[in-house]
Amino acid sequence: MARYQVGIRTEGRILEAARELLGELGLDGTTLKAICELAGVRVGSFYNLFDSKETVVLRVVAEAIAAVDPDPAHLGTETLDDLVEAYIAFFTKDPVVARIYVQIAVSGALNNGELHHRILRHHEQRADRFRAAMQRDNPALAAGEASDRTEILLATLNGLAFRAALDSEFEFARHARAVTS
Amino acid sequence: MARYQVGIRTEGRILEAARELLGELGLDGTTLKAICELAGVRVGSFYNLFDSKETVVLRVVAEAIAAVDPDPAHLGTETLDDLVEAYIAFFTKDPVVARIYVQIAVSGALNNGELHHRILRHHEQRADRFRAAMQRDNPALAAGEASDRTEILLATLNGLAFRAALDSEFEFARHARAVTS
DNA sequence: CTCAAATTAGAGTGTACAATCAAAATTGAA
DNA sequence: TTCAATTTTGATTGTACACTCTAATTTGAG
Repeated sequence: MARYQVGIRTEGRILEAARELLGELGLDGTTLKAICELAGVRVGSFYNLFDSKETVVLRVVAEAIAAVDPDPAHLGTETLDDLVEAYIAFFTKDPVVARIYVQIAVSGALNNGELHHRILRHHEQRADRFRAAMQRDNPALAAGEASDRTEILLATLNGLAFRAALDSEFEFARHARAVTS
Repeated sequence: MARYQVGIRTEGRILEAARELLGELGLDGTTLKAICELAGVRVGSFYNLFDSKETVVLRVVAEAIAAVDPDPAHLGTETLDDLVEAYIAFFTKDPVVARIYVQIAVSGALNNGELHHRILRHHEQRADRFRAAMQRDNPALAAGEASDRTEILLATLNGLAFRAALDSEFEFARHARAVTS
């Protein structure tokens, strides 16, 4: 299990290559072969470090989401606005990766049970943070009501993101901010 | 171009087979071979009637959408509630086909220019109908304001549908109706 | 320096899939 | 009945792809 430095560096190059290609060509356009070529690695080396193409894609997406987290340490101090802005940042900074997230969620959910659970859990964790922030902002809010409002807020944000994926001219950020005010 | 009866019947059988398999197995699970087998047709016959697999899938989705249209004749009498209920009906009646629509929209948009335009146009047409109904309900509403509200309403509905695709337990209809009231 | 463990190479496997094509069969209008 | 147009057949093609396997090489702890 003790990693060698060279292996860790190779892993980094593969992740970097995957990040670049996914952001440029999307999920379907990014082949394993292309990732390996850009990373300067043979296919066998890839599979020594990653279980599958899916693994590396999920890593890239997860890191993109983590990169805009307003409260990485989970101190519980974030406001609802912080969370909404983080959401906007994720979809604005790298729309192609954001679309890949949606793509995986939609197509993977029926076919791949394990992936389905990961994505559902991710949604629930995000919903929990939104709900908690909402109740910090407004302590009088009943739990069920906060829960319902959270689902609707998240649905609207997801829907706006979907809309922005369809048309790059769409003013995603303006509409998203309009929802919370 | 004059069609023979037998060809029209074959086309019907292929569409029926595609509808059944897509609703049961989803987009990826439905192969051309399986469609042909269920329809009792050889692959060559399929390609005599349809240009591609994509063509038949889009036909199935389009017909599912048309089936719940509250105003198929375009009389312009539908209310906003009618439209929302039609949206709910589409996603409730055949969730797998509904998910396929989302799947095509998300994955097809970047890769396939023609498909992208079709989906964007479909969204815009729907948005127009929502906006018109909204202004019939409330004639005092300014055009820009109605436009913005429409985008947000549609985004919320799309997001809720996406959420429902992730978790079949999710009370899609209840949340959707809560948005308009 | 040694050597077991980690890493790399790269040819090879499998395979599921959409789509093509030319020839045979059938349809149905006139 | 005729026959051109339509439909059917099914073997075939192409091919893009993720992933495997074994042997050679490199690493770095002791």
